Amino acid sequence: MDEARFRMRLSEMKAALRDKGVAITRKRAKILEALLASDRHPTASEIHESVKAFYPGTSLATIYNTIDILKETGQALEIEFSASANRYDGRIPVSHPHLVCLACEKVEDMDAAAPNAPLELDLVSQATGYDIVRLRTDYYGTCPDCLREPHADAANAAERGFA
Amino acid sequence: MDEARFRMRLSEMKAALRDKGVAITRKRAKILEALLASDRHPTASEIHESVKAFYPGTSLATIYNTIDILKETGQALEIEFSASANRYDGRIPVSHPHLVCLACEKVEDMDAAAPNAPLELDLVSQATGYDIVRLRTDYYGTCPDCLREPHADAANAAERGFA
DNA sequence: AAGCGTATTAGAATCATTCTAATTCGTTAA
DNA sequence: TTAACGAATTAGAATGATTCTAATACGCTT
Repeated sequence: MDEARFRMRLSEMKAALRDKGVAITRKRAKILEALLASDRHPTASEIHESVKAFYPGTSLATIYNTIDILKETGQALEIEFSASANRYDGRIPVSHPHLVCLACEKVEDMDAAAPNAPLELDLVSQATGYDIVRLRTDYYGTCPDCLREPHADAANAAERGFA
Repeated sequence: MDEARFRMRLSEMKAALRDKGVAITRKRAKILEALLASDRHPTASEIHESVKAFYPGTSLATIYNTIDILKETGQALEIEFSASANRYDGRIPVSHPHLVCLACEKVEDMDAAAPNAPLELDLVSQATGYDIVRLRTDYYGTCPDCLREPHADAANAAERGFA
């Protein structure tokens, strides 16, 4: 990413925060810069280290706080490796697409007869030089049940036994 | 899943374990059944509850232990929601495919000019009745660097600064 | 310079997962 | 049947990321 694009994205991010009435403090500005400067998809902890080089007293809570705002405003993408508990599938033990309901947290298998298959693993291997062994495809959204009952949430989903 | 298929999968799983020299104890058998009986992609904790109904003294550690073996033998698919730390992307804040190296744990953006685009969100919405808002596509494997240096692992990847 | 609302803090709490070291179980061989 | 060995299992501690909490500090606006 060249300098010009970097500054452009930085302005965009700041504007988006301002639109939400969020103050751009010096620490927050450094957090945005740390996030943009790295092409490594940094962890919260890595951003924290980076910001601490400038503002030693910075707390991890501040990093998470700012990241949350960025997520809410669509200015950062979270690549989740740590959310809730893992799920297991013994019926179809090979990788296949899943539908994840963000409201009730259920996970369904997607019908295998999907319109377009995702890239073949070998194609991606060839294109990238990686030895690809697995593909994860998850579609996130709201399931028909939760669309019908708008107040359904993770709590009463548990009551219903993760129907 | 009908009774016949259920028993067939169960036999397959047991055979796979035996091939590895792993004993099929009564508790382990119940774990396999709990995993197969549920179409809900159960969590470790849900399997634990289920098994405890038959063997009250069962420890969670036993569930994880058996799940590990099933993963190793390719008999269960883990849908990860909790692994290592989350990563953040401020440069391309909309969903796009990632390449995840299992050896050094780096996460790269995949070139957008990929041969086949995955299913459009609307197509999946129409087909499933979900309101789909996001797609996650991750290719897991070994990156070219780690393929070259077979001893590279997460530990020295950290040394190299997650190159 | 006072007052007010937001930002920030340290540390505690949470929760899934992994680790550990001791115990128990099951099987095989005498 | 019993001795002995290795694998399975256990309870609880440890780990690590994330979230929560309640108190303090900061930065504006007047």
